Amino acid sequence: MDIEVLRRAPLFTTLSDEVFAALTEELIEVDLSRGASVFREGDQGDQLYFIVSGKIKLGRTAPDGRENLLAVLGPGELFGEMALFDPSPRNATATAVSETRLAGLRHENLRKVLQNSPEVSVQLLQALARRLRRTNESLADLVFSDVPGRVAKALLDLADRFGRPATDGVLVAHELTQEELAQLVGASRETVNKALAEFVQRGWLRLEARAVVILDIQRLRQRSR
Amino acid sequence: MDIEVLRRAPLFTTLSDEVFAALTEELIEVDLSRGASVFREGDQGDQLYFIVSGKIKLGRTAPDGRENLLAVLGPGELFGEMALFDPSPRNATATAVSETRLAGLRHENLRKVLQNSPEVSVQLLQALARRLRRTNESLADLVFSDVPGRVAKALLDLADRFGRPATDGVLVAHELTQEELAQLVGASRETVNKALAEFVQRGWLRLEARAVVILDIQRLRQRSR
DNA sequence: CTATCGTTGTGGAAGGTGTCACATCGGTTC
DNA sequence: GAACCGATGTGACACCTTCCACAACGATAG
Repeated sequence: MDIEVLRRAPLFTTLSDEVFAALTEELIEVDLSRGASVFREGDQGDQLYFIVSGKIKLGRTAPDGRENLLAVLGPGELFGEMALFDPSPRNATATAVSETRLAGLRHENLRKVLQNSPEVSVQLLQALARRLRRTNESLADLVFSDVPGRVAKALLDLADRFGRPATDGVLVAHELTQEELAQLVGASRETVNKALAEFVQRGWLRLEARAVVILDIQRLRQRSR
Repeated sequence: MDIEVLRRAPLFTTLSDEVFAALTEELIEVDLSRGASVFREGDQGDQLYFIVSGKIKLGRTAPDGRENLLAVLGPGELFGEMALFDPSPRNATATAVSETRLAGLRHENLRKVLQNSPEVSVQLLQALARRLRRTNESLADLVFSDVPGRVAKALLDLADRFGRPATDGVLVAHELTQEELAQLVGASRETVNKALAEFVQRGWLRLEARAVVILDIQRLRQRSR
C-alpha cells in the first residue's frame, strides 16, 4: 500500500517513525469502485478510514428515500472516526465516488497509538473541530444563501481541495453527477442545473463530464457571499 | 461556586477526586445577565466554558446582519472547546439567554489535566463527536423538513433537555423569544409564529411567555418527521 | 450501427417561505 | 394612568424552489 499519503496526513505527521511503522502494520486495505459503500447508516462500526486515493461521499437518507451529502472527502482525509467515541451506530453512509483505496484502522489499534502518543489525540480533536467548523459553515450557508450561492460556494470549496490549474482556469474534477452536487448543497438537481447554466452563460464556468473549469474565480467568489 | 453540576458533567465523572479538586482550583467564574456575550465571532479565545446554571446560545451573524443559532445549551454542557484545538478565531458568538453562571477553563490548564488523565481527552472527543452528530442532524432537517416540522423538532429537543412535567403536559421553559426560536430553526419569525399558532389551534401546545407547554407530544413527534 | 440507460438541459405550474405592513398585547417608565 | 417599547399575532403578496414533464445528449452493450 502507498503509505506516503498517510505519512503526510495531519494525524500522523507528529508520530515517530517507529510508532508510525507499528501503526501501518495494523492498517486494513480496502478497495472500492464507484458506488460501492464502506458502511451504511445504522451499521455498527469500529473502524476509522483514511483515504489513500479516490473520493468518498458521506450521506444520509431520509425516511422517504431522499438523500443529502454531508461531505465529499479526498486523499489524506479521514472519516468514520465518530463511531470510535460515540457508541451509537453510524449516522451516515460512506460511498465511493470514484475508484478509491482506503486504509482502515480498528478502534483497539488506535487505542494503542493513543496510549503511546498523546499528540495523536490532540490531532484527532483538531480534525473533529475542523469538521465541526465546516459543518457549522454549511448550516449557515443553508440558512443565508440561495441555491446559486450555495452552488458557487460548493464549487469553490471543491476547487480548493481538488482543483488543478488548467490553460484557461482551474479544473475541478469533482467526479460528482449534478444529482450528487445537488444533494451536497441541499437543493434539487434541476435548480442546480439551472444555476450552473447561468454561471456558464455569464462566462464564469465551463462544464465538463463530472467536472467544471472555473474561468472567473473572482465573480464566482462574489456570487457565493 | 456550585461545583456539583461540574462533577456530574461527562467530562469530569471519570476523574479522580484529587485531579478534579486540582482542576476546580483553575476555574474562572463568570456571571452574565440576559443578552451579555461571553465571546464574539472573530475573537481570539483560549478558554472553554462549562455552564453551571442558565442557558447560552451559540450564534453566527451574516454579513448583512441576519443571525442564526447553532445551539442552545444548558447546565452541565460545555462550549468554546473548538478554539483549543483549532487555532482560528471563534466562529460563533456565545450569548446568555437568561441569568447564567459559567466556569471557564484556560487552555494551558486543560493541557495539564490532559497529561495526567488521558480519559479526559476521550471524553472531549466524545463531546465533540456528539456535537458533530447533532449538527449533522440539524443540517439534514434543514434540507428535508419544512418550517413547521423543524419547529416541532426544536420544541421536542428543547423539551428533552429543559422540559419539566406539568399538570397537563410538559413545560418547556426555553426562555427564547420567537425571534430566537426562528433563528434556531433557520426561518423567519413570522413563519415560526404561524407554525406555533397552528400547533396551538390543533391542541398540541399552549404558549406561555418564553415557554411552551406540550400537550400532545405524540402528534408533535409525528409532525416532526 | 442501433438500442438502451444514465445523465444533462429546459419549461411551466404549484406551493412554501420571506418580506412588508399593521394590529395587539404586556410589561416598564415616568 | 399614560406613554412607550419589545414581543407577538396575522394577512397579502412576491419570489424562490420544488415538482413534473419531456427533450437532448453520450457512453456502453449488443
